[in-house]
Amino acid sequence: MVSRASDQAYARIRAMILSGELSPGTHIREEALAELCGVSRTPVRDALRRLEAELFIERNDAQRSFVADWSLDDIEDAFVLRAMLEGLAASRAAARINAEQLARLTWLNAAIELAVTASPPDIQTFLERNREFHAIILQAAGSARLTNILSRIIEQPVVWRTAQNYDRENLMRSWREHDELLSAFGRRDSRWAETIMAGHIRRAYHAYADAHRVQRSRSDAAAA
Amino acid sequence: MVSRASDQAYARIRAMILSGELSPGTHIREEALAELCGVSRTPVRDALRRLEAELFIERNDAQRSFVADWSLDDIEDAFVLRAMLEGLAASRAAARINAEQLARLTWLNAAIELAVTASPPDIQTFLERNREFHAIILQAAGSARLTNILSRIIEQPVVWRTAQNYDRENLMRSWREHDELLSAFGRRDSRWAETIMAGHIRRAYHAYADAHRVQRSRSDAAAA
DNA sequence: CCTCTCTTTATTGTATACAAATGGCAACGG
DNA sequence: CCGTTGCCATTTGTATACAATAAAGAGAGG
Repeated sequence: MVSRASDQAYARIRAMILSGELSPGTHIREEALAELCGVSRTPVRDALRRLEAELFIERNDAQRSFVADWSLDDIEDAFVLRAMLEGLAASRAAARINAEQLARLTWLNAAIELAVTASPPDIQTFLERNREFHAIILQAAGSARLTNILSRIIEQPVVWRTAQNYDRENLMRSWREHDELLSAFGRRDSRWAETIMAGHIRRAYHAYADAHRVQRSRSDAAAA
Repeated sequence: MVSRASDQAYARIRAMILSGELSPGTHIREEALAELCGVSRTPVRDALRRLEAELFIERNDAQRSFVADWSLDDIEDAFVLRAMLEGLAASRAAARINAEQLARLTWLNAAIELAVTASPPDIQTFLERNREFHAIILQAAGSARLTNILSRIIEQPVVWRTAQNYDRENLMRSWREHDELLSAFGRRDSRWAETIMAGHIRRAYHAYADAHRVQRSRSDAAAA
């Protein structure tokens, strides 16, 4: 049985959090969401548990749910963890990747090149291909635990929004770093793959942090 | 509201998995567990979702639940992840730990020394103190994300069972490694703390793997 | 005027009934 | 004899009603 209602509620609530429609700290009431999604509280509760496990939602002592509020420190933590874990994934992938997966990665990065060199850059395509690129590496790493754990970090709201703020320079660097990863995979060089990936994620963190600072100074200026 | 029924179901099912009463691969039916716990299916479903998020339980395409079956490779993955993440935690803790936490760690390791030098060694006390020791380091690391992620790995069935197989030599080494960690914390040496912790976990892996091999060869001999 | 407590209200937890979907089995046809 | 198809039993998903608990507010006492 593919749970329609609970998946629907999950996707809907998640989208509302990602889009900012539900802002951090907002108190979440099950019944309100149930009406909003057109389902009963049961599947909504189900969705909330999943979102809680994925750190989209936090609960206080009295079991009340709130949209998780990520401090800048929390965000850096997430990136540090992601750098470590995706580095590990890349390392394992280098030793295990097969020809088909390598070909797919090569194709994907070619598509990414097209997207980032277009004018204006095609961010949407970049995001999709980039996502699949990383997913295939994770698949090639062949560790269910790693996949499970990483899925909890990769899709966090803040991480997700990062690429929205990429300028062309960052997009190009992403593409080149992917290309270097392909070289490391081709040579089955685990250490090289690991360090490239760790740096790749770390750069993404700085891209986010820079964009975040710009946004803050803008809003501070507007408030003054 | 402290959810009695769902917490109770969670604790009960988890205990059954840890004790081996529910063996890996076993198909889990919600209603059977509900009767067993004396509650309705609703809190059982809740508990199953939590256990699924913590990798105690897996679900197939048709949403059927099974007790997770950990291969030796999976187990090594878990230890590798744990070594990385607890290493990170130790590194952060070294920079942030306060006097009170350090004192508590010192006291705990003294208790551990007593437990491991007793004849016979007091495994139960060792487990409890060891658990708190690691918990305090995690707390001192001060990263909610790290805590969240690590809690999913530390309490896995296999990892939990490891210490049951420790011989006195391994228990003593655990104690000494803890002591070295205290030195690193006292000097606020992040790098040192990280490497000690990573080695500490890695040694625990080998202790497990050795015990596992012995068990397997025993059962193989019995089968022959 | 403040505070403490009791009552009221809002929100979450649990049970139960029913709907939907899956897996197995049997009967039919090739 | 094997494969396929459709039905039935089993299991999970959803809705709703009710119970339990925490938050909020009103009233009395200091």
